[in-house]
Amino acid sequence: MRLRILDILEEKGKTKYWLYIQLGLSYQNFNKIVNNETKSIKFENLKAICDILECTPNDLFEEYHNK
Amino acid sequence: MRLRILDILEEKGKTKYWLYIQLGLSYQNFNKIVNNETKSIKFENLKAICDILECTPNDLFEEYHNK
DNA sequence: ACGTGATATAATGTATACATTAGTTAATGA
DNA sequence: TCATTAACTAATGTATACATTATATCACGT
Repeated sequence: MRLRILDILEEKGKTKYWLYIQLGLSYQNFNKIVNNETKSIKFENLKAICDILECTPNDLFEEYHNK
Repeated sequence: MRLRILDILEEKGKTKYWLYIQLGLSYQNFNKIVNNETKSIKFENLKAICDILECTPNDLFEEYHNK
């Protein structure tokens, strides 16, 4: 379940740093999420990422983003 | 981010127990997920639930299931 | 020269998902 | 009577998300 965060950031012309500031997570853990080095995610963070990137969970997940 | 697992099970005429057996998680942790007592979820379990219930993450999450 | 955007790594601690083991209760069918 | 479906609870341990603190590098604008 790869997260397409970097792809979506690129589509929107925004930087990782921008999302990091918006989210308010520590950079360490933010970086792991964005670089797909995590095996799970808190619902509140998934929701926050969707809110900020103006998308839905399906858009974020590699295997569902075209469904 | 409430999970609509029980709603989807009811729509499909399946029991909690059926999903529990399909998933292979411990009943303790399965029950917490289904009863929305967890704050996060492993991607592999989210994927497995979607596979078994033949749905997408958006269908599972209360605030995205009509999007 | 200095602040800030942008990106990254390392160490340590806490919260929590999930596993394991061990029970309980009740309905149903062989 | 006994196995199976169906549902639930408690105790203990491990894996991992996330926080905190501390670094570092490089570009860019003032």
